[in-house]
Amino acid sequence: MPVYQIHSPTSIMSQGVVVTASSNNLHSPQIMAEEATRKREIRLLKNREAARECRRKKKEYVKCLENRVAVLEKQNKTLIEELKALKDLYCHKTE
DNA sequence: TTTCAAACACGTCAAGATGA
DNA sequence: TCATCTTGACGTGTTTGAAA
Repeated sequence: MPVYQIHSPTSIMSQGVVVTASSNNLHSPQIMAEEATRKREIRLLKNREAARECRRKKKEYVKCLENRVAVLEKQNKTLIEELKALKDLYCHKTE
């Protein structure tokens, strides 16, 4: 009979079964399948969190760009006004 | 109030980038 | 070279706002 030891999980990542089976059962098809399933679940969980973080960063980046656009548009408007004022001043001087 | 399209959020997969 | 991370693409479910 295989001897399994189930450790209480310390985190969501370490969820699963820790196997301390005797060496002739370490590579049994069932153990291998369980290990593969566990690895897949961990990978999916990590990727789920990575995708969330990636989206959060992308949203933040887009917000930064939008802020920058707003600032530059304001600057552009101010410069256009300034140029207009200078042109007016120049025209009146040459009259 | 109901219907429906558009926008949004999420989970998954796959491919490329990166570090050990 | 391998394991892990990052991110674009896709499919699916949910939310939202306008039109009937």
